[in-house]
Amino acid sequence: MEEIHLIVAKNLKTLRKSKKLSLEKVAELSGVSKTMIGQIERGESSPTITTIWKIANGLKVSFTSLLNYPQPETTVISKADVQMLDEDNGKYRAYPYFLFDEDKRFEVYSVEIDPGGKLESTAHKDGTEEFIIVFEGELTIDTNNQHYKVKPGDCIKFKADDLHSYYNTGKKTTHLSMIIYYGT
Amino acid sequence: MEEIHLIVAKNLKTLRKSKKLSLEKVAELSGVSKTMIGQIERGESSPTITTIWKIANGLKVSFTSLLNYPQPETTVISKADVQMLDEDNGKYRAYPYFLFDEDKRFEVYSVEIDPGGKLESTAHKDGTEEFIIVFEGELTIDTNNQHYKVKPGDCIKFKADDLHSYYNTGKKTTHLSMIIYYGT
DNA sequence: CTTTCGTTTACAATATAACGTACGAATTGT
DNA sequence: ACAATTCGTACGTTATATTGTAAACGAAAG
Repeated sequence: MEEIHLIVAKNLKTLRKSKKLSLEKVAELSGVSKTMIGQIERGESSPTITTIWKIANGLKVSFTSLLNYPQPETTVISKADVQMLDEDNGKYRAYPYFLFDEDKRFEVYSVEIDPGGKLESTAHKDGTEEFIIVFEGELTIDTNNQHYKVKPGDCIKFKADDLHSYYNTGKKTTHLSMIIYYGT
Repeated sequence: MEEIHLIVAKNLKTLRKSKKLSLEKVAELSGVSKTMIGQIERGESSPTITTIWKIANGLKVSFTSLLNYPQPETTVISKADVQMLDEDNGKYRAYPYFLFDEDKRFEVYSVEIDPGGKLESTAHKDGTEEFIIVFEGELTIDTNNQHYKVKPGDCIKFKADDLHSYYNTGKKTTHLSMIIYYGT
């Protein structure tokens, strides 16, 4: 495998060019010297993690994006085109947008829960985790013998290998995205 | 936010203790000196990425596991607690909720785009795909020399290995969830 | 062709990462 | 109880990261 500082070199150069910035501008945004940015991009130096951190923050990219970089085939899926899965007399509705794939090992749903609506979920296999972002309404999740309340704009991540439940205790329909990641 | 070298300090100490290894043993496995391992764990030094790479390989853990905050089983993350990444003079705002992990190979963002707002994204590496669900407002994506329009409740999946852009051509702020899956 | 400008690279100085050895404290074995 | 061993930290030295300034380079304009 290619040495880590050469990976960072390529990623930083590509990112800077794509944002149309000079070395000097990156130095200004990040607080790292222009000379140093140049050396990193040419693979002439192995920077410290603090330096990488400053650059990532200055360019407003995630830290790890300088270490890894990712490619498309495009599909628009209409809500009307997916088979809704409902529970609790239709008060809980899940739209499976991206189903399980052996490589990716996750599924993605859009979920709506009317006020008072609820779902009790079965325990998934060991290593399974769920990631939920609430866009509207509120969500209460019972897991690990605890209640977690998630407000609009916030998110929650938890291990889904135990019985767990979702509720809407508010007064508006909850809209959320749910990723179920199955372990390896 | 805590400094990156202090995050690495905690992660390394926790990992070494959990594997019941001495400083000397880690030095032997990784090729980094015992003194240096000690300094890193005490937060007395900001190691280079090459050093972190050697340690990760020596301990057979992913590189990013030493750099990310340790992940508790259940986490509610408030929008206010994540560092917003913005573009287009703040008209495009991304909230990184779940960042890259060597095992799961995906990141999850919540994104808001004001009317008229736009982002031109870099091309990612081969095998990278994006999954987007629009909850509110509308989204137009340019990729593969085509326009794709996504309405509220609908979603889109595409290969992200080319230059691509996101727009809001509507009259309300667009709210969406975005998953970036990096290939293996 | 010359000048100007923006950008990148070279160079020297300084700061700090990284190493090897020594030391003190704690643990283990006799 | 004492010696040997293990462990983590201190210290001095070397290697390299990082900075600031100067020089080189390429493109555009006159």
